[in-house]
Amino acid sequence: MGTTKTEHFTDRQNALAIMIKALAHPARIAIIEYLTQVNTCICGDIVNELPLSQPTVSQHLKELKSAGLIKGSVEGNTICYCVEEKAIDELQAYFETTASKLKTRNNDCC
Amino acid sequence: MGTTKTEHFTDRQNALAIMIKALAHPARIAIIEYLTQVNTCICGDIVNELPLSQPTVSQHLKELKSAGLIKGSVEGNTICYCVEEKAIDELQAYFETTASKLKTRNNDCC
DNA sequence: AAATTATATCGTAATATTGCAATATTACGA
DNA sequence: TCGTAATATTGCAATATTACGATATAATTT
Repeated sequence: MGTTKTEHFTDRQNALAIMIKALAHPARIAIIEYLTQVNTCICGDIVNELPLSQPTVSQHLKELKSAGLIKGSVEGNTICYCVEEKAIDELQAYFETTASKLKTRNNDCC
Repeated sequence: MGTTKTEHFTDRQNALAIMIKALAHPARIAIIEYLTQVNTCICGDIVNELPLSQPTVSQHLKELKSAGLIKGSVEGNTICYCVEEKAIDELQAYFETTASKLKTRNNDCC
């Protein structure tokens, strides 16, 4: 074990889990927040913003990228990163839908 | 290692990571979706809704509860579970803020 | 009281994640 | 071309997660 049994869940649930998992680490949240805050693409310099070693940051960036939360394009010597807006929009829509369903709840026994 | 270096990140980032991590598994997404869909508190019967063994479901419920995403109260023989609406609202607000910051982005070089 | 039902906990095997040192790669500038 | 800067990859140790069988607990029914 240690492996998630994805075959029993819907594609949608698995896809959401992949995106959400990519954000399930403070370093990766910090990366997204930094990229969002500077409000532009960052060519280089992400490593210096984070209190982790360069290989570790590189690995976190890779995970965010493979989950589709950021994109990075080679810009000469450096790599230009930015948030994949569509992915954040999708998460936003998901939580909005969920929150809104809960608002019309019949019952509140807990 | 294997341990997240939480001490370097803000309390807010760590708190978000804990909530998001609790959802970073298709089974736990399925649990939240089920509790949301039935639109009421469920006393028992969550195990039968999921394709996992009873101990595994119990463990997932424990994680969701300790992250504050669901609450459960003992109801005689069974336990009554429902979504903690405030937690979902918080996630919704976070992604909405992030998405909205991205909308006013200056630059789109990637 | 004994059997049943619902849920939790323990123990453990398999696998995944985190983090970093060392090293590789790639592009630039002197 | 050589050195340097930026980033990726490899390899590994430490720890965490996932899943479940076995067992425990606690309320309910018979």
